[in-house]
Amino acid sequence: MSMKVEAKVEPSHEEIIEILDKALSVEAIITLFAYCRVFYEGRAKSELGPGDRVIIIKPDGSFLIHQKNKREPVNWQPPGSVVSIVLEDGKIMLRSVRRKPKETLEVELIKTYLVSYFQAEDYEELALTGSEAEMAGLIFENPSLIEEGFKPLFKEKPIKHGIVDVLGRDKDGNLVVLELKRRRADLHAVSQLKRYVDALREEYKNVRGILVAPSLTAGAKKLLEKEGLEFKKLNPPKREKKKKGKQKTLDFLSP
Amino acid sequence: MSMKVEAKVEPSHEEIIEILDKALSVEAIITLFAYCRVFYEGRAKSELGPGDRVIIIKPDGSFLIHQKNKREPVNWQPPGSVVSIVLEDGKIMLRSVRRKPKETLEVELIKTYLVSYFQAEDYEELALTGSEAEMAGLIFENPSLIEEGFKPLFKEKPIKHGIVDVLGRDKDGNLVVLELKRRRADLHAVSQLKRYVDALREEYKNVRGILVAPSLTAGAKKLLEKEGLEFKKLNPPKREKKKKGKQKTLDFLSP
DNA sequence: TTGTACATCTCGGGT
DNA sequence: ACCCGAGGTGTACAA
Repeated sequence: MSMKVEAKVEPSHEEIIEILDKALSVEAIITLFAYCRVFYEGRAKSELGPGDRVIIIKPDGSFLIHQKNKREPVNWQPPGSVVSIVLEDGKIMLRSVRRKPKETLEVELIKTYLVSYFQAEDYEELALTGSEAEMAGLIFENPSLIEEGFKPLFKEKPIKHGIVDVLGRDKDGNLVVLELKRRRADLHAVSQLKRYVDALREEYKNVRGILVAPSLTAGAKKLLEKEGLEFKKLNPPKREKKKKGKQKTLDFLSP
Repeated sequence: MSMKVEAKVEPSHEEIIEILDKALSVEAIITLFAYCRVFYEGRAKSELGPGDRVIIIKPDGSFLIHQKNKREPVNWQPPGSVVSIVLEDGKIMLRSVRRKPKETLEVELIKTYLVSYFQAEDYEELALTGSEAEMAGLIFENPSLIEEGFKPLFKEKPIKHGIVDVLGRDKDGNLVVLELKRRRADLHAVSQLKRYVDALREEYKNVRGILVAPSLTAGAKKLLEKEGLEFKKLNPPKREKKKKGKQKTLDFLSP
């Protein structure tokens, strides 16, 4: 018999295994509260001594271990990893393996305070506005936001050494490279723009580079000026967005 | 009376509020399984239609909303945010506010399947090895890994337009800039190195730039060669690391 | 699979 | 507070 949600406080070893097996078989999200140790080896290598953590295992293989602070998990495994429950010396270990790159995460459950699962149904996707892509859209709709006579020609245009956000021409026919940033632009952003401008100047003459962002860091401003590049202030737009959701019913097939 | 863990499946409105209040007052980690809607506005703006999600609220104000896939939360609030429980038209809303930048996250709990909390105690910190900082350490211990006669002088050295990973001299007395990457280096890494080399060449002559990494992307190799910069293959070392943990007992004060 | 760049990036360290 | 760069970054998208 299948339940959408199950939770057991202070479960026995047998209950832990039974509930985890059940959760894995029905592709539920698993949540554990546990005193545990964690070992990781792969791109790097880490060890985390015993402590209380929240463990989440998602049906796509994502594996998260959260301490009581910070937004980021202290250890994790990305989607596509394969989890297994291992019994070793009467201890329960959770092991998650990823291929390519080869990475292993092991959690030694010393004491489990709660084991729970949730057969989540979710057909909605996030509708987000205020991205860099929307800045580009805005500029194509209203090129004079950059300057009078600006004509955008390409979006996400691959060139010699990278991909230019927006490529266009100014009223004098100069080639113009725009590098867009949705937030305050830093040295990285200037270097990026410089790389594109340099690459294009090898093939064309009269190439201008404009960094388009809400603001600039002090260092970015200095470097931008030294390199003879320009800055145009522009905020990412917050638009009304249609919500995206996967089709749950098949009503588009109805008569 | 205080419990370390509490969990209630299919809680009533009153139970939800009671348990959440309790959890907040004892600084526990809260976990909810809920069918909910989510609204966010701040640096960007987003909306997420109804669906089943796992919600985590940490004592430092971190707020995570996870769908059943992906490592990343679909919505979140960083540490330092302030959460409150709001009753609106008999609906329970969770609201989290961050100042600077001003950001608001709102979760409308349509149906709550589970509410739980965990008074987590954790004095351990992650001990990780294989970082870029350890590559730098390795090079200072064994400079010939770069080349015969190389002498490292500075680590994390601030220069005109940025901070150089390692600055040194080669056997001929040339200034050498190292840019270290713990993983395959890309165009971005080359741009970074180029920026440092350019800045130093304004003040010194005979400046070499070496990108030190396990490998290079095709594009990075091309750009590196075009710019007359060099590459040295080096993997980040995986060392034995002492585990870090905050002192729980005060035994260092003992006789 | 690899390459490229964004991200409500987060996080830590320095000034 | 701002600035700067690393990260086991993750994620999407294109070639």
